[in-house]
Amino acid sequence: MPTSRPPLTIEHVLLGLLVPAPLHAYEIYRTLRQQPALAAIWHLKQSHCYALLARLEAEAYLSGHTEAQGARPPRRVLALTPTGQYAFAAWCTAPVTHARDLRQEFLAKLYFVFGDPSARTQLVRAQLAVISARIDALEARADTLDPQSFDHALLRFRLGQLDAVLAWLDTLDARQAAPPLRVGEGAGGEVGEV
Amino acid sequence: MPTSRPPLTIEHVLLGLLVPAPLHAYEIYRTLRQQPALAAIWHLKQSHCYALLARLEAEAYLSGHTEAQGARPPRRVLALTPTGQYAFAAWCTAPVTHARDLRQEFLAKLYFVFGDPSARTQLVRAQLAVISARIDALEARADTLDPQSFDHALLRFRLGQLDAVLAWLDTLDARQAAPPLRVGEGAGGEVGEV
DNA sequence: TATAAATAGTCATAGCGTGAGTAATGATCC
DNA sequence: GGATCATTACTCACGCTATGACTATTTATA
Repeated sequence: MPTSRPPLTIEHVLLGLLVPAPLHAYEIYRTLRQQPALAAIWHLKQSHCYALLARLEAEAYLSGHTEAQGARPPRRVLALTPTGQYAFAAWCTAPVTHARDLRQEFLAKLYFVFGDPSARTQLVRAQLAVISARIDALEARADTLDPQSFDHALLRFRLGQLDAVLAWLDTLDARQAAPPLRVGEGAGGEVGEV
Repeated sequence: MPTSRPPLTIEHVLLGLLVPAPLHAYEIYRTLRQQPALAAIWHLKQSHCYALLARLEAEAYLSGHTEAQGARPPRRVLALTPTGQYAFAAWCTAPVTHARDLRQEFLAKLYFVFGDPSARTQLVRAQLAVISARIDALEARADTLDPQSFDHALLRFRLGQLDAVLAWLDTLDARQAAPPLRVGEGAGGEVGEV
């Protein structure tokens, strides 16, 4: 058992790319560069990509076998192990707990569940709940601060960012298909259970 | 001349703490932990702090001299060199060019100019201009994408974040003291020159 | 009186990420 | 048709960052 180390976001992305089918390392690297959505979130150097994949294999999230192919250098085909599958599935459905992780980590999670309505809704709602709680906490603290202070400005910055995320998440929620939800708008039943 | 290396944000923060007066290393570290605003932006380990200060001294941003004090270990008092002063001043007035740097780097800049109305207004307006331009660019790109695609959702996330920053920056701008500014609202003269 | 916290700093090292290199094949260009 | 460039596919050495652990005295605190 290697030293327990929480796998990073990028490593989960690499796992995610192997969910549909095993790929060889270079193919993973290429996908990462060419998929516009992924490339827009990360810029991973080739050597780094290889190093991460090697580590994931050493830690038994991946299993690989070398595939000879004539004159060219043999390539290493990588596949998810059950451990890897489980780790990815768990990561994919868990909301991020810190606001700073929204920009890369949450977007990466969303990328993988985007086409799956049920997984997507689950992720989005879980994240909504986390953000809402955070907003409440920050708002409570804002009242205790001098409105002219830097601390207050800092808090307002964070609240502004979180409010924007909240609104955006709402548009991703399946509920958006229903009539627009506003607090206190009676029609539609109990929508506030989150 | 040491190998040219763009100094990091944290290093500029360390420089900024030395602007009012020279301090010894431990005092800098303590300030960083105790000032709520700074502690809210960074968590810097002690050994890391010392390493950064040593490097800043080696690179001639700081000059230090050892100060003996009886039984206790002597302490290293650090002061800005002209190079350090210049580097900090330049950093302080320049807006950040990437959205990901708003959360830490821009807030750090703002922290240092917050009490100086002229420097603050200058920084805020410069940042406003950068953000506005970025929003325009993203909005142009949004039209070319399928509204149901992940790429579009990603873009909307970023636009939402940037819009929130824009609104927040507006409240920090000195103009906010004047009657609320809206495009086309004649009173108040030429406010739209940014 | 024991014990925790603050003062003030050093040092070794793991390991992350980068840059550079290798080497063959297919594409492009004048 | 020769030169040159991009693509495929991967390896390796290395710098340097950040962490954890350690030292040692003085002042609060229980």
